Amino acid sequence: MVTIKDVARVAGVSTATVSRVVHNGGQVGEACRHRVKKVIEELGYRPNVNARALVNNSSNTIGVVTPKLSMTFFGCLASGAEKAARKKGLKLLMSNSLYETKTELDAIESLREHSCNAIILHSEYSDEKTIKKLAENIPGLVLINRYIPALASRCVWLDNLSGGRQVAEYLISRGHTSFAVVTSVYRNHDPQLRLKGVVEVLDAAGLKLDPANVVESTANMEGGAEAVSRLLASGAKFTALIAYNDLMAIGAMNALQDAGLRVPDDVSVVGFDDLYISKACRPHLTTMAYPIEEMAEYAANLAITLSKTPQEPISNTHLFLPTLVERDSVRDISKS
Amino acid sequence: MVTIKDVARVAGVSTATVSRVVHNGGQVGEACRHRVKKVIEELGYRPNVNARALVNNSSNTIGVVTPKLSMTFFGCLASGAEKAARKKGLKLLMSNSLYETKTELDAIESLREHSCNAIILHSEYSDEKTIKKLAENIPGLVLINRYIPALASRCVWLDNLSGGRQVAEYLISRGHTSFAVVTSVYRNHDPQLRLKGVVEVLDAAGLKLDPANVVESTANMEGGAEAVSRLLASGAKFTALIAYNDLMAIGAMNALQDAGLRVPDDVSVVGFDDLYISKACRPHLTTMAYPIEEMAEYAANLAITLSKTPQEPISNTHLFLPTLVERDSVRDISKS
DNA sequence: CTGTTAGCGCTTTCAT
DNA sequence: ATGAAAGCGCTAACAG
Repeated sequence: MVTIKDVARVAGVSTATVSRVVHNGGQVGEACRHRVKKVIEELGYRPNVNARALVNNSSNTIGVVTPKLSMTFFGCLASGAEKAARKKGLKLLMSNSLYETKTELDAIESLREHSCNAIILHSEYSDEKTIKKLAENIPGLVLINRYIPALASRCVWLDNLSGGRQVAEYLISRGHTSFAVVTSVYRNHDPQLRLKGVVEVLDAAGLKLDPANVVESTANMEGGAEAVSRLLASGAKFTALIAYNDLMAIGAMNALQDAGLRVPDDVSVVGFDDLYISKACRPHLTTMAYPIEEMAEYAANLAITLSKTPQEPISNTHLFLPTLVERDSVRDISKS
Repeated sequence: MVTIKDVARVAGVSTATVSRVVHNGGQVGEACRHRVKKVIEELGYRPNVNARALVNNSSNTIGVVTPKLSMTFFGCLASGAEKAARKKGLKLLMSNSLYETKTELDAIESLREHSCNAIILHSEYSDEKTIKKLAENIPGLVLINRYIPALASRCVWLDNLSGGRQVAEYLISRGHTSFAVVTSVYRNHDPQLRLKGVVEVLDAAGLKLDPANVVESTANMEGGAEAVSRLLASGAKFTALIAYNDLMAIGAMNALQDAGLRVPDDVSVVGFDDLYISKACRPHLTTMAYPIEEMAEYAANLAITLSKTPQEPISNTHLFLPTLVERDSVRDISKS
């Protein structure tokens, strides 16, 4: 391994000078700088990251904590963060929290031990107090997909309320008047907000959402299917079904179709996220696009910035909007 | 930050002793060890990873290089590796290679600079010579999903030939005699091997695979659909379609159905991988399960072992077998 | 069994 | 503009 000493020796300068050249410090003579650069090139010198990390107490990595990397949504999140990291010459340190507070906290602590000053956290289960305390000690901690007012300027999140509203508005514009909602049991606020958006719009339109038509289950295909079978068993009537996310929507469509109902002819279905999978099902799913990859890239940049220059908790936050992607799972019944 | 010196001072011992205690070295008196442990506890001392990495020239991380983390298959790979890493108290360093040799090489070099001694590489595009050279310099480099004879003991791979054979045997057992294959343009050997397995079995059964019925495209839904439209346009006849992977299979099913063909009534379809998505499409996809998560966990452990005790290139390798998962996309026409 | 000490490779004052 | 030198926190001989 070629070290800074080797370069210094060969170039006939001190290690301090080499260090200055490497860092593009202005305090080096032109001739000297040129010579050192050439030697660095010739010897193929690369600074040792660990030595740097030790001195600077910062490791050129950005940490990402998500529940489960094998889920497409989190894979996309990680990819977005990785893109930002690569552009800045940093590397990604990944941890699964497995939906558990303890694992999540362990992961963060471990990340800090690795001198990872910028951290992106997707936390669904830890309570606000815990997170706030964490945030106090880690200037480069950024939350993604979660909004905590006291940490507003460090939250990169989605306008779920608007998402719910858009879905409802769209469905109404397509002539639908009777709805069912398949929502998630997550303890975070996303499902509630999306539902709230739906209800607001329905209310404003003088439409009613029967509470019996709102069913909770786990946020995956199995949960979506299970929710629909309960809905069907209860004899609920509806022409449009709003699902918490794509996975639930697809599970719901499967259950609907298994029950002999046609989508969208008998029931229209709308999802949320716009995962790749929404083009796999039949009919292709109409859904709200969640720009998670872009948001993660943004969050990574924010985390890096904050880790370098901790700011006063200013009041602006970082809000993204979901957008509707029309495919084939919604029927226009306004003209029939 | 509390350092080893703080602990030493408070416990009234030298840093060396603390270090010994931390490492559970046997050379410490019971009373002393106990006292030190208590102080460590009280002060909340955690060894500095970077200082360690600098001294040992090894950072408690394991590197993973895959083409694109946002694809489910690679997300699962990463999750498997992360599981193994977590069990050993290590962290995951992730890089996307974006299907480019240059990015891939950069990623590996960068990983090495981070003193990442164990590396899992999923490489499709780099040539064998490049990889062999890399492997010479990195004892802890393990290849996943690629077999290079000279590196046999460091390859964790799947028996694609067997996969192809199993698919063909299954289809034949269901009465199929006319086939089409939708394969991938990947430059690695997987598609060729799977195809070879299919052909071998068909040959042995006295069945013929018309070369015109073998179509290449990109390994995603779009590619699968595109391949099928070419197939259909050429007037090819077949009752069973074998796809390179689940994504192509689903794209193919979509194209088939769009052309008015029913799956599996008119055409049976088999995929490969058994991604979560294969339960999203209708009909649910019959496919070969690729135990990628398990393989990645295995690969991670292997990489860690090798990085510690580099071994002679022994002749045994690490081969996994795909298994058939029957769902609804294949029709049994043997009794009709 | 325990302490002393010399680094690991790099950054950063402080001199010159 | 450049160099000397003091660490960053930890480990691993080497003494005792």
